[in-house]
Amino acid sequence: MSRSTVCEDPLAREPGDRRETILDSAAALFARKGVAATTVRQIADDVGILSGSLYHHFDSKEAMVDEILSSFLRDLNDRYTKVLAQKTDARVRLHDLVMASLEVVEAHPHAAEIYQNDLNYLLGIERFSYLRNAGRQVQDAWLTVIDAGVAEGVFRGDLDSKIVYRLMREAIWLSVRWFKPSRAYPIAKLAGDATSLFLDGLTAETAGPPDRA
Amino acid sequence: MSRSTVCEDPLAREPGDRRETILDSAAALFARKGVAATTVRQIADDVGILSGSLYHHFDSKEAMVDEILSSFLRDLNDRYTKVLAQKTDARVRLHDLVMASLEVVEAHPHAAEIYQNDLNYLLGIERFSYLRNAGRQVQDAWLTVIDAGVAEGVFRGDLDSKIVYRLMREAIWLSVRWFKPSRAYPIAKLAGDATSLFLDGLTAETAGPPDRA
DNA sequence: GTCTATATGCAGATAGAC
DNA sequence: GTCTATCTGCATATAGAC
Repeated sequence: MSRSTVCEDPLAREPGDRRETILDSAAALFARKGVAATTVRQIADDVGILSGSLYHHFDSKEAMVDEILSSFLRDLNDRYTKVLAQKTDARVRLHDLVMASLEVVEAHPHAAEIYQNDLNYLLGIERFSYLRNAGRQVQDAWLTVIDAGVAEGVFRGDLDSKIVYRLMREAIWLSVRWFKPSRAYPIAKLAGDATSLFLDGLTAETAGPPDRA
Repeated sequence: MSRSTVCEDPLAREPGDRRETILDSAAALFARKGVAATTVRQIADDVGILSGSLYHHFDSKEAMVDEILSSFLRDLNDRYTKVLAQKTDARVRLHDLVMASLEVVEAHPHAAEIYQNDLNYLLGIERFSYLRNAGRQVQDAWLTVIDAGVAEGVFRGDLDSKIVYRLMREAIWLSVRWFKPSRAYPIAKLAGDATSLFLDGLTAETAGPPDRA
């Protein structure tokens, strides 16, 4: 539509990139201060334009939030679907679910934080009622894996699987608030450690056969 | 100061109760929609007065948030202190820390949710910079218990204790978003189940001593 | 695609009557 | 202790020039 039709310097940013630049600024601000507390002026300042100019690219502030969260949820859904398609051992699938979650969070850190912090607020806005569905799908994915594990006898059956799901998923997703992946401690290691904690527990295995600790 | 000096009908609410009523309404709204997105008019509506009248009781909206969070944090600090004073087995103390957390969350559900959701936003306001300290104290309490357990050989030493702390504490505190205690499933049971999951893991112990992995 | 200028509404907060 | 009335500022969003 309004995209330029001539080819610019190939080293310059492509057309359409401007939208992404704005969304990046907006997402960072939304994540840090909350959606309601972030003004379109702050977003414009961060980009380096005036607030009125934002409306050339987006219909409203809500529209920006919408795009940010939608792409996050699309990615999340894709990865969870792939994990569920694998019919492997429940322990492996649980680990894969943890890893997939951390990968999505790493790819969309701001969106993940917005989802964590502002979900209640957003659900009060009609436009975002679809978020309720997204939450249900996430829960279904985890419960499928947990319940399969219990059925196979691999997982304990004495705990309510919904409670187990909540405790594990929230712990993993909230890592976006404090975890910064590094060479020394990449997300794969966090996924391994978290899964190991959830599956085997914090208790030392000294007393057992040999000593694994 | 401004409290009435005569004794009213003993069945009526005591003087000073009006403040509490307002704080309750405010806390519920702050928790549900977020502090920034809640207006003083909504609070007044909920109480059944006009927004201007709120300022007879409180200096500002921030002052309300301040009182709500302060009493929550005071209670939290008290209970954590008591748990740390007990020099019992690390497993027991970890359970007690979980239980203390759930008790505070149960006693101040709205405040706990505000703290969870709006901490980033509030930390951007000078008045609330003291919240940073509160967070450090919580972390110290958990790390003390975890590290003591590792030192005693009761807990595994192969996981970073800060990571373990984050995963467990966030899972427990976030339960305020979904857990509603009932006769059938009171907080004591959640504390037990969560502690059991963290300490012993989700893996079934069907096979004997041999392969637990 | 950005700017200037501005419409419109609602936010937090205040002063003084009752 | 609440209400009436209102101040002040800033929010989102728009219209049209450049």
